[in-house]
Amino acid sequence: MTIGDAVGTTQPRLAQASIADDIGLLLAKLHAVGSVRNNRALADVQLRERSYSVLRLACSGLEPTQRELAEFLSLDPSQIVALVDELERRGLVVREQGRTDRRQKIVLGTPEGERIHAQALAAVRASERDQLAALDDEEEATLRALLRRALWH
Amino acid sequence: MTIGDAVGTTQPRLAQASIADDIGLLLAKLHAVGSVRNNRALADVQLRERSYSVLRLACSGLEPTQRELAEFLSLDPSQIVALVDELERRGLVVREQGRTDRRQKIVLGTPEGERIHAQALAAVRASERDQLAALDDEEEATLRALLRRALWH
DNA sequence: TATTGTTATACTCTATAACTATA
DNA sequence: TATAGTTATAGAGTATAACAATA
Repeated sequence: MTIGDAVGTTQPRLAQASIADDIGLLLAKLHAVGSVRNNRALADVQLRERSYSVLRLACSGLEPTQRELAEFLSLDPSQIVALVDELERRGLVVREQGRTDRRQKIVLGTPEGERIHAQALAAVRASERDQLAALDDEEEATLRALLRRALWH
Repeated sequence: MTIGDAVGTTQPRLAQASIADDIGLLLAKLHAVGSVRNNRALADVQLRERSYSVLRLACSGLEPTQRELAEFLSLDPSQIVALVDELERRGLVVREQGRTDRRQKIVLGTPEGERIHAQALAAVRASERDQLAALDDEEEATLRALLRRALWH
């Protein structure tokens, strides 16, 4: 058995516990379940949640440096190295020297990277719609807005 | 450097990317940042987020079986074994044989467990208030409700 | 035959420190 | 002196399979 098997879980007995009001636990659970869903959805394009998010930003047009990727994704810079290494090895991104600071490396999607990115994005979107099936469009937008505000106040 | 250093992060340049609308990434980031906060808050009582959540349910009065803990916390039953082992070793919980099914083990908080639990709960509450400082009471309640509905529809 | 708890193992993710090259 | 990227390593979290006791 594994987390994935709990993806379709409905109201268990313990959900009545006051613990179910712990924001931290709600986030942990929703994230855990969502990760499994996303990773499954991304398996087709041989990506995982983390490599996907790096590719996503590399293909955003914002020309992120590795440092910015680390900060934005809440990952350590050393982890970004490994993720970019893998994407680069697969020909999905390239490292370019920073325009003004030669220490920086900008991570950019290649045409092949863009192609995989488009597929991955569609898969993740479907996965999210699935996960939030219980919420209508307005509620989903509210959730998104609240999460954003909690992060970047 | 580590995730923790991003705890106080405000509006980075990349937040404008459409990626910042990915519910999955918002959850991953908020959970990552929240985990660091919670684990720091729990360090005083020598707990981590996961052992805390097991102790929390053991002290809930709901008399959960290990199987129920696994399902509710989205963890594998084999992981629950290790977490309960540690809490039991520290004298914070005990395993009792199930009332009707002798295969089951019910996890219950001891008096000492209740004491530590009360401390831990207060620490986590403070940590959450901190993390969601940008939201007012009503917004926080809305967030809580939406997360709950997304999980147990 | 199926389920609960358990043990074991491999893999992914996270934390930390030290190094290099530029600034 | 500080910062961006890199390497290395240890610890925490996750995935999977197999087993004994009980249903």
